[in-house]
Amino acid sequence: MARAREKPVTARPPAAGVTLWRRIADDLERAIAAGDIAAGEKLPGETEIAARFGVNRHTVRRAIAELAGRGLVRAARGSGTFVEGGRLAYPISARTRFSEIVGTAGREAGGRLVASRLEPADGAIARRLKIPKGTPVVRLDFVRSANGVPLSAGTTWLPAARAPDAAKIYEATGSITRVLAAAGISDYRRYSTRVTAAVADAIDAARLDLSPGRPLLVVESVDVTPDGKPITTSTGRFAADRVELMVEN
Amino acid sequence: MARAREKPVTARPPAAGVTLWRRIADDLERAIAAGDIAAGEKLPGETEIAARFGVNRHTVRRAIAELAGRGLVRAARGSGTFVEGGRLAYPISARTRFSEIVGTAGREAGGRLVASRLEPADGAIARRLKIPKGTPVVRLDFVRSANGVPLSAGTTWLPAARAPDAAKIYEATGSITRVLAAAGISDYRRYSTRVTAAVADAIDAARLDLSPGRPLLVVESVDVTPDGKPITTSTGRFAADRVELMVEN
DNA sequence: ACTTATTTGTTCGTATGTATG
DNA sequence: ACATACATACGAACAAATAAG
Repeated sequence: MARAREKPVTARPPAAGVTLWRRIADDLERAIAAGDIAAGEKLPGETEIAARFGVNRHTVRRAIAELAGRGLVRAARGSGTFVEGGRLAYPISARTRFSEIVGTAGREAGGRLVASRLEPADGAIARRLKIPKGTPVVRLDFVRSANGVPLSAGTTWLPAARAPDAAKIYEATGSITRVLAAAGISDYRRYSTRVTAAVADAIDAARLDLSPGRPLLVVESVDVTPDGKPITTSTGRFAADRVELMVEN
Repeated sequence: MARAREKPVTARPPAAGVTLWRRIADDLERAIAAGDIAAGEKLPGETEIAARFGVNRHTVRRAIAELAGRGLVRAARGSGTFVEGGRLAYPISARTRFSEIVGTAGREAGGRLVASRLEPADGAIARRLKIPKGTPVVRLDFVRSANGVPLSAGTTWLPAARAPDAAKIYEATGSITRVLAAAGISDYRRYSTRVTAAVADAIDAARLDLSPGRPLLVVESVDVTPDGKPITTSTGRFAADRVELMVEN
């Protein structure tokens, strides 16, 4: 029977055939959609929600897991569960710089270098950079974030001859722009951008702190010097729940 | 029970409600989309694929027939099955026209009007078209395809005052450009484009002929007259496996 | 620097309802 | 009617991260 409890606060019909956790998830979703809990705000604690609905904490967790799986909220151990904010508008233009874009949006840009190494350019990279296949290139793998929330995981390649110690400089400054500046390239611009989508696998999920199965924007870009010579190319996987690419014509 | 087999090599969840051949077709499609098998390359033999998945060759044939039907691969008796073209490159520019883009790629553009009706503009549409909320707008839902393969399912809105019988004209001509021409708008250009990603639900899957869970590109755009007045706005869901958006600066 | 309280995450166990063959 | 499998729901305890004093 299981319902010899005091009384749930939600005066709603039993809704036959709908599980408890589902009803709680719907209630929370409605509260979020209605703006009762604004973007960025913290949800009540699990125990509090459980008490309010008169259910076990596990049931609340199941409901929250559902919302988290859909990217509506994000749980952070030790601090709480937060409503995901609106997507960060990420303009794609000739002058596309990660840190500038994030900064303009009033958030703090972060970049963590995951790995770096020297490797010969494979066919695809060589074609993008217009260099002979096999030319040594520096490869930088990193995760970029705004206010500590990971936005994208990706790789940037640049010819090793241009910037032999790119990794070191990036680690010190946290900026690709600075790496290029140190290599004597004071300015550059976005030449081409190709966009597709994918679904996060376990690796993406771990890097971007989201659940597997969530959508990703896959962005492949080439940057050139002011006189049109390719200087870097990147492939990035963006959490689509957190970013929105914008093209203005 | 159906799983008294040895063990499929693909360690993927059962994906309830999806037939075996469909899953194999998706796996092959993904491998092709990811470039594991490049355009023009030959697929492994049917018997080899069957062995790898631990299924009967007939099941593989059914999967390949599906891909062939969608134009992704081409089977040639006696020599093998070959991958056709890759993703359709879809440039986003001031002059973005579906039929032109598909035509330039050497494929035949198709558009099927799924539904149309007159409705008051909600907040989001009103903002995009810069009209008062509640203004009557014509809403056209359609599925667009190339060589019979669905590429996108979406909706276009335009102020009813501009083109009262938009649906009729679209049905006759199959072109939004013609609809606008009939309304006295000889030219228009893309003003803004916003791109995010999503995961296909059952409805998307049915409309775009793909399986639920596959990635989609969600494109929201506004077109304006040459003097900058918003004239149409659209939201489209593109099968990311078949399309690649391109931005050139 | 340290402690304490709070909050989510994880792992046991138990019981029950439901669908399947 | 029965056995089995699975998802749901509850309970208790502890681990781990975070925030506050």
